[in-house]
Amino acid sequence: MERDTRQRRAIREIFTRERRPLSTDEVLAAGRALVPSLGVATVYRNIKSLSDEGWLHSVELPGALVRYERCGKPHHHHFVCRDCALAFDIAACPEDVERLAPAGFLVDAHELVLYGQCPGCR
Amino acid sequence: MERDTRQRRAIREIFTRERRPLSTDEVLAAGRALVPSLGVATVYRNIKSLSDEGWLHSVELPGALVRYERCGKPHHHHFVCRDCALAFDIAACPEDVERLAPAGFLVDAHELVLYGQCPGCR
DNA sequence: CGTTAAACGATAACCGATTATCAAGAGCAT
DNA sequence: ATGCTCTTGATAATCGGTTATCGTTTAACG
Repeated sequence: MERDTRQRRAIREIFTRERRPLSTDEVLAAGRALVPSLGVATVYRNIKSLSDEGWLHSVELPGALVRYERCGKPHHHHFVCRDCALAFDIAACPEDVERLAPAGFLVDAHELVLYGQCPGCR
Repeated sequence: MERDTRQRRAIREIFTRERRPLSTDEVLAAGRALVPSLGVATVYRNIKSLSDEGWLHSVELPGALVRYERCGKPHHHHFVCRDCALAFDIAACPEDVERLAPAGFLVDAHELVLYGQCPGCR
């Protein structure tokens, strides 16, 4: 088990090259540029096993289907372009967000998403 | 068209009473306390027409199904309890969030979600 | 190389959420 | 009250995403 196939190598390559959260569709499209015969099932299977290995993890953004990105990145947030719908990483973070919650609420994590137009779409 | 039915009155009542984003399931459950015969189709239909009227609007939170809340509330964010999974409104906002995006990105909106435990679950 | 089993890929099946169907029920105007 | 028509509710159909199936391909190792 756990073979080094062209398909799996292509998928890892894509996540290493693109440093943003990718949907299964994006992985499939980009993957076919490297391995034209790539099928959906293989994309799902590899994303699943790479997640189980702790190499990928899922990123949920409001109203969008799950995306995946490499594990190990430092704390960051995301920007979603209204035109091309791509998601980008945002390194900054509004600090002490925990204080925004009213008394009685215990905050252990937060998620910030910015919307607008990416450089490429302006 | 546009009749004042018990079902529609009940649904409006629920959104007015609970001041937080509700899923269709929550509306159905709470609605049945007022109109025991309430069915899913009616919930979906009324949520749709109340949205078209501009009385409700959808709230998308990461990894959760769509919720709805009354229109007209001032700018706010949400808190999601990890235990009971309910969503609550948070009045505060981390101001000038737009500045967090790198140069080249045009930000026109933002969404902040806090996670943790609500007062009732602690 | 040759063998063997894991991985692939096309597609069928599945799954949970939402929508459509249609007979029965009930606002509302007369 | 009566009738007309919109609304309801049970359930079948649909829909998009994900998973299972199974014959074929191919990585890995002797």
